[in-house]
Amino acid sequence: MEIKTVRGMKDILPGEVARWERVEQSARSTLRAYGFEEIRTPVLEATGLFERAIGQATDIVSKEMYTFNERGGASVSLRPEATASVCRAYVEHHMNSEGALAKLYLIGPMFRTERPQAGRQRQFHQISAEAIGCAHPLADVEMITLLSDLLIGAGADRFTLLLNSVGCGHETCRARFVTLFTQYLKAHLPSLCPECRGRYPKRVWRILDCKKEGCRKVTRGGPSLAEHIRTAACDCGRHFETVQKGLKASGVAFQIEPCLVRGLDYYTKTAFEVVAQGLGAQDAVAAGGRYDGLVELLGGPQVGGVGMAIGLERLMLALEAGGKNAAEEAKGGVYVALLGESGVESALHFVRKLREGGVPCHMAFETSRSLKSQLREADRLKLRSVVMLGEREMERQVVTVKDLVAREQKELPIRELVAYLTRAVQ
RNA sequence: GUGGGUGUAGCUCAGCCGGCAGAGCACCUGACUGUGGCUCAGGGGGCCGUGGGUUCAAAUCCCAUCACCCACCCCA
Repeated sequence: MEIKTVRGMKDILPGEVARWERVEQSARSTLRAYGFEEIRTPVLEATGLFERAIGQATDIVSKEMYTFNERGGASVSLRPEATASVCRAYVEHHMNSEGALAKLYLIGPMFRTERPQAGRQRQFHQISAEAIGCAHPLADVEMITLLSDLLIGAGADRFTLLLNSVGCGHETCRARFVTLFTQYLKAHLPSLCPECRGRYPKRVWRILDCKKEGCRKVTRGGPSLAEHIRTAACDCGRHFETVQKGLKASGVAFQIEPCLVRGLDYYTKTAFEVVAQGLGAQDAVAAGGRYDGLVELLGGPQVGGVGMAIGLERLMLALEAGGKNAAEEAKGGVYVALLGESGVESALHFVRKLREGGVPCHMAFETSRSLKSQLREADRLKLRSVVMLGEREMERQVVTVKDLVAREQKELPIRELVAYLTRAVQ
């Protein structure tokens, strides 16, 4: 029986890697421009980290993590997202003592045991950025602007930025809303969909973003989250105002989505999500928000933080849907065709020299193959030049160099070959 | 976890009222001795997802199972 990739895992094949590299390179340069530095944390963390940070009641922690026991018995999990790990590292390495806001980014795989579907895999990749150590709304503005520039830099254009505030735990803010909302829903439970009725006792406010018309009708008639945040005694209302003004000043388009709610418990105040067109059901390409309180929860200082993550597979899908698949560039490079054994040693020598000079080289190993098939292979590899080396050439210490594009060929002394081809590439 | 769809050549798929396993693309070889793309001719390649059942006979009908896809859910 053939062994295949594990369910939900996917190979990224050579033909696609070029696109991944382009996106990653563009992202790194944008992140550098915003003053972010890369951090690489382990893929494996203590299970308790995610239970505490993301929340035990969330779907991610309660049923989507790859969790197992180490030999000693300690429970560990593959990370389902990046923020918890980065905050853990921030605390563990006392990054707050460096004074400045810690601006960190991480590119890597995340793991969730969900049922795979379009735009959803069990191992997927994110670019995530975190600004830890500051509660100021302009940090939110910078984070969202960064996100927008990352997407534009990757070549995405048809996307929509949804923005909301989810308030904070202050008694006059989200906490009060949740209490009132719960009371209100109690009377309307029969009108809700079965899923929402299931959500009712534990995660009431996820009912807010249910897409079913019946549920929306009910929630519209209830207390307003936005209104509570606006009038709360904490600074959530002003914070949200400043974020919106800052985004306008930065020239970042957004759309207020009053029902936007995040699935991770640590979010406070600003929450945002980017949806792209043409992606099917899993259309959220990026998302993020503020998480004041998370660092403290992990045993660190009382500092604010804000972050976001881009789903790379989904971004690739969005680029494809937008026809942004740049045609693969014509390769340069040289194919060394051998006619008989006599030229092998000479070929080995100059192939090494060519590669030293940065010229991509392919060499035929099977000298018994017909020249025809060797040329066909060179053509298929989209190489520019073919160096032919056989008895005839060896006798006179020359090589035949054929230009596949110009369809011309000429003879050169072997000594001049490396210099000639190195020049041709530049 | 729930529902629907699909599993046949390397790829995309046809064949499915049971009767010898097919096409296009790709690959290999050849068309005056050592010259690519185009054309033409030939060729290799299949446990018809897996296991069971019905039948003289199963890719085809029935049951089970697995995988993939899509949607719900969830989320990036």
